[in-house]
Amino acid sequence: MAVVKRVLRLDENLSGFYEQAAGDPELSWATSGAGRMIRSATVFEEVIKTICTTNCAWSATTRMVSALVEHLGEKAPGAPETGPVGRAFPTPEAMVEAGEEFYKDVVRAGYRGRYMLALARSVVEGSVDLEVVDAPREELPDDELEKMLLALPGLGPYAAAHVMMMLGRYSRLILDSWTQPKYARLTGRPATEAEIVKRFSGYGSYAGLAFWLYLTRGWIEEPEDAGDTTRET
DNA sequence: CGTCCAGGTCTAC
DNA sequence: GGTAGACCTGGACGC
Repeated sequence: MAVVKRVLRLDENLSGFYEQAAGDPELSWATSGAGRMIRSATVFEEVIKTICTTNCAWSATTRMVSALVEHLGEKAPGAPETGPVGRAFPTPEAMVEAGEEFYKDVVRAGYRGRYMLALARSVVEGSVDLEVVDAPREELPDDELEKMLLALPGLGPYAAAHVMMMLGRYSRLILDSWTQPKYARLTGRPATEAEIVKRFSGYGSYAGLAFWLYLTRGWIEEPEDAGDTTRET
């Protein structure tokens, strides 16, 4: 039950965001209940998955994550013998046990394999406690949290913003090669990073969530856009 | 078949 | 502190 609550964000209170969105003609639609984004069971899983999104196509992300789950994840009773279905995301211990060749030859993670292994090792040996970053803002301010994430191997500004979103810290905008062109297409003209940040600055600690919902509004009416598997010309 | 690049990051200036 | 170059991979694209 705890995992389900976490994954579905059942405890999250977005009323503060909705109050602001209600006054924004382009986001008022979201007040009917959007924004409760599904997330992973642990911070470790969130970070590894995020590393798998960097500098590659989405198809590569799903391939890498599926390989990790299929080969290293614990199988649920009754789950198929092969394939990622019915398996949990691997523990840090299992990921350390796998060794370098697994990331190179099976996951085909390229240079990312080094980051994943380093992170898993740090967690196992105890030099890094990832789950402590899932602390309330009063204990761990956004700036401090961001610094901790940026210190992890393979995590830069994009990945830190992404993980923070998953942690319910919506202050950062996820700016990458998908979100910026997507924003430009929706508004009908190119925009600099600074202009985008300014557009959502009024949302304060919810700026990142507002930006994301603005970008993904079409996913509700046009779910086929969710994958963006082909280049939009 | 070669080049480019996709939901970036790291290192070396 | 800001910025080129390298970096795994595989699918898309031009020739």
